[in-house]
This record gives sequence, C-alpha cells and structure tokens, in this order.
Amino acid sequence: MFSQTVEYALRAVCHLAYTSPGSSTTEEIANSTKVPIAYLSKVLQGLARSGVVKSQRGVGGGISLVKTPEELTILEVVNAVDPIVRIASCPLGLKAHGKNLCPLHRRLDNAMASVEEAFRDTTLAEVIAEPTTSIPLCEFPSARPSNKK
Amino acid sequence: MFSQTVEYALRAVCHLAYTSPGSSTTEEIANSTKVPIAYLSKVLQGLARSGVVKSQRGVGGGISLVKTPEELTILEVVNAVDPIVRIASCPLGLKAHGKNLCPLHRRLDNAMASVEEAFRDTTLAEVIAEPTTSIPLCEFPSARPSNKK
DNA sequence: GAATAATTGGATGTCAATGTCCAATTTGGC
DNA sequence: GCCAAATTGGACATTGACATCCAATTATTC
Repeated sequence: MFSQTVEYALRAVCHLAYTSPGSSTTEEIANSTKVPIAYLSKVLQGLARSGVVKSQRGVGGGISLVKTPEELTILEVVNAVDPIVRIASCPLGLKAHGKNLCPLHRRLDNAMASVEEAFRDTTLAEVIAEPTTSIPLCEFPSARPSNKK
Repeated sequence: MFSQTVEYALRAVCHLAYTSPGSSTTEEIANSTKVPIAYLSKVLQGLARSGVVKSQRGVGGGISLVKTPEELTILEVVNAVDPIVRIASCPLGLKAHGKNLCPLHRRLDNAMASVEEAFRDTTLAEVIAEPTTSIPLCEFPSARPSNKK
C-alpha cells in the first residue's frame, strides 16, 4: 500500500531524528537502515529537494534534518517522496458528479483521509521516543552523533 | 495509494451489484465503467479466479457476482486483485524485532488496519443503496438486468 | 451442425518504480 | 594547492503495472 520509496525515506528520516541536530553520511544511513546505498542517495536527493533534509558536501558533510524531530511529521516525509493524493473529483470524469463523490469514491477517499490524518498527527519525535522493546530501525544509529554543523 | 486495478475492479463489481443477480457482458461493464475493455477482461479474470465473480461463456453469457451485494464487501474485492498486505514482522528482517513492530512500523500497520477495517465493514449493497446525488459509476448500468441465469 | 456470442489465454508493448554505477563537483583539512 | 571525503547528476538495467490485440475455446440458438 505504501511504496518502497516511502519505507526507505521513513527509515532514513528516523535515523536522522536520532542523530539530530547532527548530520549523518549517506553511507551511515544506508548501513543502519539496510537500504541500498545507491538508491538511498536518490531518495535523499528527493527529500532535500522537498526541504525535509539538507545536504552538505565535502569532508565532514552529510545529511541532516531541516526541522527538529518535534516539528517533523510522518506526513511531511511521505508527501515529499510519494504524495498521498486525495480524490478531489469523480475519477470517471463525469461533470454531473464533479466535486460530489459517489458513495464508492467517498469511501475510498475517507480511507485515505484517515491515513493522512494519522500521519499528520505523528511527529518523528513521538516515533523515536515511544517506549518499546523494538527500537525503530534494526541497527541503532551508531550512537556517534557526528556532531558537525 | 490504491492501484488502478483496484479502482477498475470496484467499478466493475459496483456495476454488477446493480444488475445482480443478473449477469453483464464484459462490454457492457466496460461501457458503463469507462474501463478499457481489453484490460477489464483481465481484471475480471482475476476476480473470477478469486471467486468474487463467475463467468459464463457463449451466447447470453457474461459475468455475475457469486455472492449477493449484501454479502460482498469492498475488502473482498480489493484483496482479490491487489491484497492489502499487513506488516506482520520487522521489514528490516531483524530477528531481535521479530513480531514486535517498532513504533514506526506499528503506525504504518495501524494505518493499513484502519483501511482494512473500513473496507471490511462496507458491503456493495451499502454502496449502491446510499442516498446521494451522485450514483456510483458515471453511466448508470443501462437498466437492462440482462436477466439470464 | 452451423452461426453467433462470449470468455480465455498468450504474446506483445509501454512506462514508471526500483536499483546500480560512475564521473563530476564541492568542500574541509593539511 | 593538493588530497580525501562526500554529495550530485546522468546513464543505464530490471521489473512489475497497465494496456492492447487476437486466435482459440466454449456455449447457446436456430
């Protein structure tokens, strides 16, 4: 239901939330999140273009969050890489329906709305702070906050 | 968020609910749902394999629902063509997590669960019976219940 | 049993998502 | 200025979703 790219983006941002406000190398993120590094770099480029993360080239550079984990929601991350598109008008394109969704499409849209809302209400800080036996991400971000920048 | 195939399958089943328990030709369904007929036939084949619809070859044949609209849920249709896959264990494959989802994946799974539940609770009969200004599907199934079978 | 109505299944085509690789570029440290 | 660290961007490969077309098959009707 959610694309692979969304999954990868969330893992990456999750890692960055741990090391926030420090930065991490693409390689570090790839290792801790088990995402293919070459593809991860593309995903991170997308996140950078959307303003979710920022990148710093050169020695000591890397990727870091633009906002704090408290301010960043799951929805922002998801929408940055693979937006949740709501059904705004009749998918069959009939003018008679227009903005009035039929019962079928209203239900589909309601389902998307509930997902959107749940994601909008969850910050990265909540995700990583929640008490649990399973910390997000397999490998805990190698507690080296890479305290540059 | 939902595939094109799911959208097509739901439209087709919606049409069939109107003409239920009668049957409709693939061509009739395609016309009323504005789904490319060649692709629709593949989608219907899938629905037939999953037991949601049954097909009858030859003159006077066509496609009809196996269950009544009252018994058939949206979830059954969706799962027949593009199943909602719940997150059963850590997508990163770490044994330490196992069945314990981390906060991130638990939230993703919860979102899917809410969609699944909403779909499980909605029958086709509800969809087509609901009072509305926009009847499901653009073209009302040409009130000719094709009363064969 | 011939003609017609319909679905079925296979072959094929296109495109976006996913994934890989590498040369070019930027940057900090010596 | 030079080297090493790191991202960037382009080219390319692979796969599955979406879509089309048609010959083969099945079934009804006369």
